[in-house]
Amino acid sequence: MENKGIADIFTEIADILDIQGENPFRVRSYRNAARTIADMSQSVQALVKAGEKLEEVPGIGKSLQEKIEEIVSTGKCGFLEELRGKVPPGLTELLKLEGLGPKKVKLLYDELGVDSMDRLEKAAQAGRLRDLAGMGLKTEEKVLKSIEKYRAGMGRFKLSVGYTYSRALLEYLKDTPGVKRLDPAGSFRRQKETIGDLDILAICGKGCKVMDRFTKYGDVAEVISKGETKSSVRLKCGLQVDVRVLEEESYGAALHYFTGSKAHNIAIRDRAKDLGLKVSEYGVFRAKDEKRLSGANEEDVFKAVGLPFIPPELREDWGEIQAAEKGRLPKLIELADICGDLQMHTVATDGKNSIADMARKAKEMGYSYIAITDHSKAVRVARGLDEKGMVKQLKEIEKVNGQTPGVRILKGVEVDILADGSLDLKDDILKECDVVIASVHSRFNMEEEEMTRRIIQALKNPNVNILGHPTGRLILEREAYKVNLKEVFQAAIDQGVVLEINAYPDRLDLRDVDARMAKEMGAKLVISTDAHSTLQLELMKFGVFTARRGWVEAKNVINTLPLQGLLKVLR
DNA sequence: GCCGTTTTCGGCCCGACTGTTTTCAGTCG
Repeated sequence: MENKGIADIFTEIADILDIQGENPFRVRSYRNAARTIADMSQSVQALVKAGEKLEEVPGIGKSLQEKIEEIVSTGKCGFLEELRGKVPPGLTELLKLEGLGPKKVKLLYDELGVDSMDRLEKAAQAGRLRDLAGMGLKTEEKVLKSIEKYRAGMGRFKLSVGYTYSRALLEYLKDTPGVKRLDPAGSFRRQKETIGDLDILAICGKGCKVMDRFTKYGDVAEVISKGETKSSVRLKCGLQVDVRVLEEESYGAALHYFTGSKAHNIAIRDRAKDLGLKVSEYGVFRAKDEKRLSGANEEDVFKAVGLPFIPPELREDWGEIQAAEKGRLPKLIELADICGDLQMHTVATDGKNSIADMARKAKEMGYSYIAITDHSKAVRVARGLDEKGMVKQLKEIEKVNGQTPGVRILKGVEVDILADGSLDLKDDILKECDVVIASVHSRFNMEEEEMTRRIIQALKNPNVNILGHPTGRLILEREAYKVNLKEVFQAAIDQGVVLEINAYPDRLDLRDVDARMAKEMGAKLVISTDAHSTLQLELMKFGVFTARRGWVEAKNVINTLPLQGLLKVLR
């Protein structure tokens, strides 16, 4: 079973226990474990089968370890089966509705026999919710709205989508008289690959009408709540946006708090407690007499708990607090470290611009090199190049090279890894290239072993420099193919092949956690945009964000090297 | 259910908003 499957089992257990009114901390243990497992780069199943103890993973103790072993060996969890016998199957789904939690779901079931989304809808339409204790007309309306929204399937949004909406909204809010400062927080500030909502923090002068202006924003579909310090709206695209107004003296504490992650915050507060402090979004206080110690700056919050500043991208409780404590935080890579881009496509296949256009744009961006890497023939939809087309393409690159002084255009190709692990172009043409990226674009549904063998076979070709988008996933659209990344990474290290972090916002592949594992194993990385137009060369930042979330430093990434150093690495 | 260089028991982050109440429980982040 995949990590996701194990995580889903624990989430369902948590949901049922929650509805049953179990100890909330017990419920949280299951939820924490589900999240931890879903976020892990390595396959839990493989770890267990290799006899490794998961009890060392924070949040997984004896009981959960046993359940994981049971799930891995039998594919089932006896405890969950038992719980399912006690609660109708449709109940946990109701928890997904906005505004409905375990207490209300239980009440609805006990009093009205509501055990599914459809029955809840009928009960609400029949006006039977309003007579229940603690519910009224508004609850009824809200439930109906929530069902509608749930069915419309509004979920998470790609980070790049968040960028578009946040930029426009911040521009709009900035013009409100009295607004002194605005900052996005939340998963957006942590540069997570997807965001669930957008959090914006503000400092305002007296009488500032920022909430009025916010809730009247033209793109607002619905005002969810409106208060003096907190308001929420849903935009027409479905994205929820929260604005919070804060005092200057507590702004740093709030920025820290609302940046999260939740797990990071809990760990920080826990640490504060041990030091006799209390950390809230309003500041750092001495526990015994509530005396304010700091809060205006984020740095001071960390300082108060004895830590250096931790960059937002690292705040996931993935070991950053322990690393900070020991002074071992990584010196994260920055966009300015990038010297060139090693994957892009041109009009020769499915790109929109010419080689010369790409080179000019690269110069504008301050790069000293690019690699032109059009598709090989197996990618029919892109009109991929065969050997003959490649000869022509390489000549064209040579011709254009030198026309943009300061930017060296490297000869490259993104060659397909065929089903048997062989490459889509003959070795004598690959030999002519400076950069050969090998990628999988077909037959995604292989079994893990076969896919792992296929990719490793390709890496053994001495002409291959880079493994392109190593997992093939498309965010929110297509799962990664099944592959043992640890084995692939080791093969890449052995063969001197560089692993790509594809910066294209739909891919971000390797993922953050995978990039971290690769780095820790000692692999070399490259961050490339996979641009299909000049404009898309600017997507590099999303790859850098992903690398940062994976604890990656400039020295781990080959396209931070100047041209000569890069050529040496490429051999 | 997890966790521990003050603890193997007794803790476990904390505050805003809503809707229903008339002081608060539930939900959310």
